[in-house]
Amino acid sequence: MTLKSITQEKIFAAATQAFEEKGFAGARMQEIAARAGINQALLHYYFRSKEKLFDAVFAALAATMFDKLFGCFSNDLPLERKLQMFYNEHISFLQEHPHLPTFVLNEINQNPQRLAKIFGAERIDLMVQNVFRQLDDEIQSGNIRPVDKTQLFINVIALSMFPFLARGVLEMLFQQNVNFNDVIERRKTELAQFIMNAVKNK
Amino acid sequence: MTLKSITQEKIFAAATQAFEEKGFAGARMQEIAARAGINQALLHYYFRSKEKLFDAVFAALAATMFDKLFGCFSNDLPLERKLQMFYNEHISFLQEHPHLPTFVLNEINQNPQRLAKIFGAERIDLMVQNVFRQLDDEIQSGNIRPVDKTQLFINVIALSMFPFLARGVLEMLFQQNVNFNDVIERRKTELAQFIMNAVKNK
DNA sequence: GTCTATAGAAGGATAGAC
DNA sequence: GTCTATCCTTCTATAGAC
Repeated sequence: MTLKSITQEKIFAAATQAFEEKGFAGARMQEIAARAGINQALLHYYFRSKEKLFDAVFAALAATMFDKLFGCFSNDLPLERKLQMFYNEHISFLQEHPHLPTFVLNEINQNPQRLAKIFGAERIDLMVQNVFRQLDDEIQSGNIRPVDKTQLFINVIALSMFPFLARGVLEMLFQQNVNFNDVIERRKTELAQFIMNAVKNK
Repeated sequence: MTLKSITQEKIFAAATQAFEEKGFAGARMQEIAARAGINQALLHYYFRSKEKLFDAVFAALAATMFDKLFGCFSNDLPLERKLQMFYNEHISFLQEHPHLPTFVLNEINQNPQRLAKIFGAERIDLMVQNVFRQLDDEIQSGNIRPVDKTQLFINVIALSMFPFLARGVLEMLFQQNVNFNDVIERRKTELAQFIMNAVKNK
C-alpha cells in the first residue's frame, strides 16, 4: 500500500482505528468516513469496497506485528539478553498498539488464508527457522535444556501478548487492587528471568 | 437461564455455535434459525432480540469458562500437583471448547460491563483471593520464590489459553511441520514443569 | 476530488394466519 | 408454538452534480 494523498492517509488512519477496535464485522463505513472527516462516497472513491479497505489495513497491521515480533529476535545476543531486549521492545510496542494482537489474531482465525496472501510461506518459514536455529545454538552450547523449541516459542510470545488479549478480563479480576499498566510495565523486566529460570541448565 | 422446551434448547445450541465462532457483530439471526431448524420469527418468539439471545449465551459461556478456570484450582494439592491437574483438566476442557477463550475475551474487551452483570464483584474477588492465598502458602512454606502473585497468575493462564487464541497464526507459522493438536496435547504435561522450574526455590 | 442524494442489499424484528 | 409474509432500519455502494 502506497498512500498518495492526504485524504487517503486520513481514511487509512480512521479505518485502522475502527477495524482494530471492532473488527471487520463490527466496523462501519459511515464511522470510518466520519473519523476521516469525509463522506462515504469519497471513501468508496479511494477504496472500492469495505473488503478492499479492510484488506489494505489488515495487510499493513499484520506486517507491522510480525515484523516487530521477529525483528526483536534478530540479534546475536545470548539468550537471556535477547529475551530482556525482546520483552522490553515488544511490550513497549504493544503498549502503543494495544488492540493489535486481538485484531490480527481474530481476523486470522476468522479467515486463515488472508495471512498467506501477505506473507509468502517461504518468508514465514525463514523467520521461524531463524528463531529455532538460535535456540538450537543455546541448547548445543549447554546454556539451556534440550527443550521443545515449538513449545518454548509459543510460551515466549504467549507471555507478552496474552495480557493485551485478556485486558478486559484481567482488569475485572484484579479490580481496584492493581493497575493494568503497572502490571504490564513490570513484565518488561520480569519475563526474561521467568523464562530463563524455566529453561536453563543448572 | 432455564431452558424449558426442546426448541429453546436447539436455538440456544445454535446460537452458542454461531456467537462463539463469529462474535456478536458477525453472527446472523438467519443463520442461527437455520442451524436450529426453525425460522427467524420463532427465534424472536423465544428470545425477543439478538441482544437478549446473545446475553443469554454469553452469560452461560462466561460462567462455564470461569467456573472451569477457577474450579481447576480448588483443591489442596501441593503446587506442582495442582498445576499438573490444572493444565491437564483445563486444556482438555479447552480442546472441547476451542473458541471459548476468543469469544469470551473479545466480547468482554468490547463491552467490559457485561461481565459485571453475570458475576458480582465480590464473587470474582473471592475466587482470585482464594488462588492468591494458595500461592502465599507456597511462598510461606518456602516451596517457591516470593513471586508477584498477579504476574504468576497471568502467566499460568496465558500458557494454557494463548494457543487457542492464536491458533490460526500458529498453524501458519509452523505449517506442515507440526500438528496443532499434538502441540496442545504435549502442553498438558509439560507446562506444570515449565512453571515449577520458573518459580521454585533451589 | 468532493459532495448530496439515493439506490440496493442485508439483517433484525413484527403481524397475523394456522 | 410455528409458519409465511412483510416491514423497517441499517449499512454498503453508486449516480451524478459541482
